[in-house]
Amino acid sequence: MALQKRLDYGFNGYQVPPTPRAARSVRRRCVFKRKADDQQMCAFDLLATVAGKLLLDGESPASAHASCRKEQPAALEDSVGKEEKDENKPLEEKSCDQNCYERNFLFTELVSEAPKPNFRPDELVCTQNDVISRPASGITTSDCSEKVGPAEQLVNDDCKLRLGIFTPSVDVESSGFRVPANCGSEDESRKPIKMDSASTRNFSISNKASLCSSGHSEAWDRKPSVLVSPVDSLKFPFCRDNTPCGSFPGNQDNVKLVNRDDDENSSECNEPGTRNKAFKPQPRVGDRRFRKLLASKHCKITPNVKDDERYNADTERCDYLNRKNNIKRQRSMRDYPFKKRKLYDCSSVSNSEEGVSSDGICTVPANGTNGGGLGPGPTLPGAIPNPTPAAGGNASFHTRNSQVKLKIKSFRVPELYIEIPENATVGSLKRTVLEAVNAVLGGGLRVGVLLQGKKIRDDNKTLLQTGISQDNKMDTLGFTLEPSPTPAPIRLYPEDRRGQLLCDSPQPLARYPPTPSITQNGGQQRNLDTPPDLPGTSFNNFIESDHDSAPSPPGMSLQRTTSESKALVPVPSTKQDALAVVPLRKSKRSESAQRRIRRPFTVAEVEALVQAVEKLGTGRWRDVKLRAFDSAKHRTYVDLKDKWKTLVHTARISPQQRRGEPVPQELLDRVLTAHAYWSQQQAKQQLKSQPDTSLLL
DNA sequence: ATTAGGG
DNA sequence: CCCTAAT
Repeated sequence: MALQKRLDYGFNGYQVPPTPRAARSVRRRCVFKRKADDQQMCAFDLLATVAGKLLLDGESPASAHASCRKEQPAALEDSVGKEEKDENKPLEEKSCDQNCYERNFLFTELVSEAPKPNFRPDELVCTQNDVISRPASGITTSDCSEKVGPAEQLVNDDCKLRLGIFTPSVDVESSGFRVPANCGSEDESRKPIKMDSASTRNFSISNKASLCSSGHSEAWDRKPSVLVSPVDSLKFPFCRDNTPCGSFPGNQDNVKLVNRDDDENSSECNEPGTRNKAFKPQPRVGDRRFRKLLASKHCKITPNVKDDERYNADTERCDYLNRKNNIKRQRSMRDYPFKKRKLYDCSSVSNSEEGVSSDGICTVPANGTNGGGLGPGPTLPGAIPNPTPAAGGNASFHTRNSQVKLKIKSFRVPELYIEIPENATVGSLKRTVLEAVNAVLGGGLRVGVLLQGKKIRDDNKTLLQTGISQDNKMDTLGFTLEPSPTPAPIRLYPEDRRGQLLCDSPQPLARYPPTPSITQNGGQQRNLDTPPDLPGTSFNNFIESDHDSAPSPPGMSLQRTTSESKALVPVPSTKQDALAVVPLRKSKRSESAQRRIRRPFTVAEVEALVQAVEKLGTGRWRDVKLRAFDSAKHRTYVDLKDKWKTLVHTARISPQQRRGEPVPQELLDRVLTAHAYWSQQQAKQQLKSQPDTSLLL
């Protein structure tokens, strides 16, 4: 038997750092658990949910905090820690790295870029000293030393959108994905998970179950799908195709009914064929790619630069660096989906003569008017619906109108699930995470703008018209990352059969929700052909509403390729997380069909099974299936047969030897009784036919 | 497609 | 749960 130990990683609401630190962030903010059960299935599913999240001033990045507190098991540390220390040592220099919240990002380069606002020759020293030391990158961290503030500040600043009226230019600053400093505490992050074993054990399962939920909800599915996670409970529920499901019934009760579907039926989530090459992450484009991009982009030119001297000085350096990295950059560009490249091109308008490779590389402080330790950053010309963009040249960014200056401090990635073999390398882990992020970010994102909770759909409106530029509304402006209208990217996904577009965020599941007894009506009077009704919306219904024009739940749907009429962003939600769910390709093994997710039988299921077998006997598993598990798509008759087998075994061993959720002894007794009875029946049958055969012989 | 059984 | 052989 092949032992397949795997690691399940769950990420909640972490923010992707701007650099190859994606992998590290995994370690930092993930809740992950290790399954000791050698039967554990592996799914290298990766759910990456990206939220374009711009919290308003004063809004507490609570979820980010919480997610950061998630601790990781020592297991990962064991396998990862070493390399982490070596390879990422620089990254642990928080003073120069993590705390560089002031580093700004072009929105279009969220994945890879950590441009440096102030690039000066003297910063080379810093580059070398600071442990980041990416030789060619030219990343400087001058502002690090000067702007490293208290972690609290950083966190508080996190996810904020700073908006103000500026004269010189439109300047959208995005510091990109990053990790709140106080969350990144190695000490803290390395703490082992403290979830109790039961809860831990259920974690991945429940998540997956819920993530790939389907319509048929079975009452007896409740129990195993237990997840207690205060953080998760804050999550906006999402279903397949990134479509936010809204609150599930009973949400408030902390009892989640997990809609489960068999993997095969959850086509949206799992269908292997539909998501494929188009979105296949490039092999061997690990964090290296990040570095390349870092190298190529580190120097941003802010069109509205006023300091010409400085600009020129920087330009020289940039020329060199640009040349040096031009090839790499171009190559990297190929790796980026069209959508992303398009954005690249947009941002390079200001420097068309240099083409994509330059795209405004040298970053010059935008007038240094960023307040409160929020450093200057690169501009993002195309990001603001400025109706009057002049053509070409830096001049294009100078308008006479009042300029709205925005700073997008980060976009949040609320959910990211990874399941990776235990023996996978850290590098592969990094790649996986990177791929997930790239898949999301590069897979055709677009930006949504929210103002006072309402999505602004009209791209032609001016900021003035929409009121964005009004001070009194600055607190209500938000951006979201949305899946591109183009269908391809996210839906297409590699050979992961289970793919598990882990489609919704893990619901807060009560650990031991009341398990409705299937035999509550008294033994076999219960019509097992009628599956227990599940309160709430069936997934089928949901699917339908997801496909037709019926009012869809708030949030985005990757299936929509069409109009914007479909709310792609959970606008009504206070927490305006726009999630993009992306499954990640698994390692090589993903070529072959993936092992199904393990879904332990609940007591209720066992009861149903026992009851059916009592009536039908063993050997009629198809009938058992139809009778008691007809609606449980994920339970095949083989599963039922297997379960019965294990039940018999369980019933025969001592309670101490039993694992998993304890099955009531009463049920086990019935198992033995039924098994004995039907074995006897079989024997009788054989005895009946035996004489004939012996006679024939 | 089912059933049975080993892994 | 997976895989396979045998129905």
